[in-house]
Amino acid sequence: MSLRYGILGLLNYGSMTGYDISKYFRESVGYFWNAQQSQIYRELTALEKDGLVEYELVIQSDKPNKKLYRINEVGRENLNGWLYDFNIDDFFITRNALLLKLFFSSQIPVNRTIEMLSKYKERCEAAARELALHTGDLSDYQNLVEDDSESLYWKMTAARGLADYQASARWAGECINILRKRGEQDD
Amino acid sequence: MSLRYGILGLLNYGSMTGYDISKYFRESVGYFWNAQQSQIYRELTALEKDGLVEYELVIQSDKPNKKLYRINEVGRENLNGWLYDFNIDDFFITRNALLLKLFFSSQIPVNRTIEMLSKYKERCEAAARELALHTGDLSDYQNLVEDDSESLYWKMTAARGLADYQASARWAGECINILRKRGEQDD
DNA sequence: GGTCCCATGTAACAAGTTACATGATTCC
DNA sequence: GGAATCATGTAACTTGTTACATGGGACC
Repeated sequence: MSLRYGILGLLNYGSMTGYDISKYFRESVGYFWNAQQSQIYRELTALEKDGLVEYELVIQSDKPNKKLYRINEVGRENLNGWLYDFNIDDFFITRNALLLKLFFSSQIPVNRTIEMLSKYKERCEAAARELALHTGDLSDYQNLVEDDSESLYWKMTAARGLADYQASARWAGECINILRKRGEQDD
Repeated sequence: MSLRYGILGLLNYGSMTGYDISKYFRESVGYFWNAQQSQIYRELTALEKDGLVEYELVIQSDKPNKKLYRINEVGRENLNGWLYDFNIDDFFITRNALLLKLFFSSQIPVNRTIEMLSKYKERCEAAARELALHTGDLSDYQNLVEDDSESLYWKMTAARGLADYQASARWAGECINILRKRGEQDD
């Protein structure tokens, strides 16, 4: 159900095409929610059938025609309901493919796991640098409190992404150290 | 595909029933991979059809009969292949329902969001305490290097879980502080 | 000439969720 | 008497993934 509300949430900022939504998902929500383009078109069709959004067909000559979707009153109420209600358990449903692999990695050579963790660490550091450009940390309270509210919420999520990447990189580094010592021992 | 290998990985430690696998998923892998019981039975059937596992029907008088699954040579090779190959991109596919909700939360009263984050924080702290009982941190290198290798890998994943929960709780606390100040300002 | 951007979608399949169904035994 | 544990599964449905298909315009 989250995808549906992610789309509604974006449409609540302004009218968009499926293409736009797909782009926003990648660019702004991407580090905490992935959505396939085919999934978005499918969900838009469903949203329209359920009467939460409407669209206007925009004829273009230089570019392909497009459907400009906008949220309606019913959709807005639905979105608010979803924002208001929460079930804490939902927030703890996780799937971490790296941890699953690592959990069973005693079966393969240590060096291979070190290689995997090193690449993971690099990517985390790169992602952290990237995110840090767009957000600071949350310690500059004064500034944050005076921010307009949309960007405040945006910064909170970005700060979480940043903290995640940093913690991941640190953790990966520790694992690499341990595995290296283990490797030496085995020599 | 990860579920398939998660099951193979568990079976590689020893023969089990679908019921056992389901339990292990909840108890030991649960904080980084969720699996429904119905999903496990379905995948076991597929694994058997694909010739990666075999089972023995165990007749019991006091309890229901059971199928004791064991991994075979083909399954072991498959598992090793999966452990050995990795695609870093796969490790960055995330879905965080809390962040998605928070991202759009400028639409609802600040107090409601504070309430949500507070409950989230409590649960993170409880989960961290729980995990900390079973693992230390990774700084006790000497001990870790001398550990048997299965528990070493297990501890690395647990350490990551712990770091995650702690970072999450800290972050939630910062968000709550900011939102409280914002609330005062609005009075 | 090749790639990226814009913009739509469909089809087939894989994976995840929810609910139902059965039934004995053990523990409180 | 009621809940939990053991143990299997099916059915229906929703989500997520991968690949295919189309085609003009912009930019290098």
